[in-house]
Amino acid sequence: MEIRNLISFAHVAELNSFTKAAKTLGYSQSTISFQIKQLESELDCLLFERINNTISLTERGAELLEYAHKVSKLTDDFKQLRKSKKELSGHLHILAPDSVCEDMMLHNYIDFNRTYPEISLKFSTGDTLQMFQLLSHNEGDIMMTLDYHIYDSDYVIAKEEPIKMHFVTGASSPYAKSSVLTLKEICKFPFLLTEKSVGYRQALDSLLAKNSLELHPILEIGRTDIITDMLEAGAGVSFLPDFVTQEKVKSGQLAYIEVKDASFDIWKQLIYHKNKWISKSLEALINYIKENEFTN
Amino acid sequence: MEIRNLISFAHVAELNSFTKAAKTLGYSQSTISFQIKQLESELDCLLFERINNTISLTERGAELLEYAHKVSKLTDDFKQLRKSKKELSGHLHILAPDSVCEDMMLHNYIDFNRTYPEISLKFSTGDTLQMFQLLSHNEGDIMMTLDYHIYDSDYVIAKEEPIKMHFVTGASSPYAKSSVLTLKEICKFPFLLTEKSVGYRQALDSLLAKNSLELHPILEIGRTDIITDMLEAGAGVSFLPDFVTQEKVKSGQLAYIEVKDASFDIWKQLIYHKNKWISKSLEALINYIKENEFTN
DNA sequence: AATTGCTATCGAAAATTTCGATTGGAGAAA
DNA sequence: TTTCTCCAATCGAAATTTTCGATAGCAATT
Repeated sequence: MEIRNLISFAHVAELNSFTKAAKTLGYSQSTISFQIKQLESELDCLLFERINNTISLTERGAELLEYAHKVSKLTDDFKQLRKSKKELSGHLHILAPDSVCEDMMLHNYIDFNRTYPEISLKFSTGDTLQMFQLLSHNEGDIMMTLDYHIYDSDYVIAKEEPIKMHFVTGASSPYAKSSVLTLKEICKFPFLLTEKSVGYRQALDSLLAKNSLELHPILEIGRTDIITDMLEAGAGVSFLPDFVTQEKVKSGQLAYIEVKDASFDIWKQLIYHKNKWISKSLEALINYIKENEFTN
Repeated sequence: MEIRNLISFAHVAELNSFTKAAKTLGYSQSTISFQIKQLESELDCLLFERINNTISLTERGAELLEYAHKVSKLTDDFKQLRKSKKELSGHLHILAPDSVCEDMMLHNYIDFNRTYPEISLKFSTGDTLQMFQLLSHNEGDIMMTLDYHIYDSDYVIAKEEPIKMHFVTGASSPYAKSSVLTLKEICKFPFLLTEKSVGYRQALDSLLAKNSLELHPILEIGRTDIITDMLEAGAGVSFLPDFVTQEKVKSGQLAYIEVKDASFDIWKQLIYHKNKWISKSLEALINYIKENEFTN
């Protein structure tokens, strides 16, 4: 049963005229005739008696009319809802490494929430592989990575930038005074690092492996805020992305350690699946992240 | 928007699978694909995200799902209603001359009402022309006539029988003693008659006119019960159909007057419009009248 | 007698709906 | 690894449907 036909039927019943209903609805009269006939054959009953050029609703017609009115109202309501529906609302699910989540929480979350109070956010963390797994099953709307440079034609890179990685230590720690070091030298230092699954940790490990070096961290923990706190307290050295340490370096609590021959190709990327339906809300979030989580 | 499509959509959303929904609903999978695509294009939005061979409802889809559920429920209810609806109920409108109405009220109405308590009846009276007018505008479901023999290809004669007309008077009135009379003789008698618009009154008038006779009633009134009461009281003579006087003649309150050369072609007919939708109720009424208002 | 207003109907054009077969991708099993 | 299964998309063909304009037939009105 076509909703269109029900609406036509309701109009016909209302106006008691095929012709008037046709004019109202912008159909030809023969179409209305056809539509009613169609309903009659679907329901196997007569909806209107046609006697003497005038029509009158049968009992069956009256029954259908009630239903048609209800469906019609429901349809109007639905259309209304679709129009009036706040575009910027709903739930969005962000996948990001711990450190990026921290950063977003600290710097952007409250402002985003103030700007889009109807959009609720959910964060899931994990290493790049885990997050990719989630993203590929549509468990998560967008993903931020901090890892090697990703390209996959099934995914859209909304934004990306290279990340500066630094060896870093507490400003007052003994390691802060050292001049330019070599990779081999720094390997001996007591390291506080993220787990091996984290992208830039892997990059560090593989660079060392290439030089036949190895490193023995005294602490492995995902929470970069804890690492920086401990560095500040003089606990050792670490290897962290720019944006994690930036502030504390600026304010003199942490200090970079220069290391010769240590170059890393680490990228921050904002990624979503190419089949993802970009709602207005998701679009807003993507733009927000593009503007606030990247340096330009 | 096809209700069919909404129902398919609801199933797909429920089962989270095009293929399963197709199997459940007896469509091919490509049809479901097509139906969903169709809805998406009608609503100009994505209802499901297709990522990695699995689908997941978008927000727009969730909105539509609510609507689809409501429509689906409404449709089920309607179908249910149609099935369970008492067939023998409703309102029927009978057109009949005063005297027939009287007769039906007296003899059949209570029984009919007991047999079909859900069917309510409405009676309208009038002369044959007026009733035809009403019937031709579908103001009235069936018509009983007591008149010349009617045939019209736009109408269905459900049943008919010739009616015996009698000159009649009170049993104790002086007119009762007369032997066989001529038309000319009876014309002098004080007549109590129905109005000129009543079919058999017209038949009488035209028969007299043919014989260049005229008649001067002392009373003209539609209510045949009043006429018979007055005849009984000895008020004069009348010309009435068999079924009106039958009882009182049998019980000796009225008596027939034989009149030479007085033959009348009067019929009782049950008529409805050929385009009339015969509901179960109307069918029941027609059958009831056929059985109870006709002599066989 | 002509005009108007109503619905039904016909034929043609356009559109839609449905299906089966096939493709291409993902995941599980061997 | 390869193979097998399952999933949705897509294509082309066939069938069906939808729509319209033109026209007819009928009743009421002018």
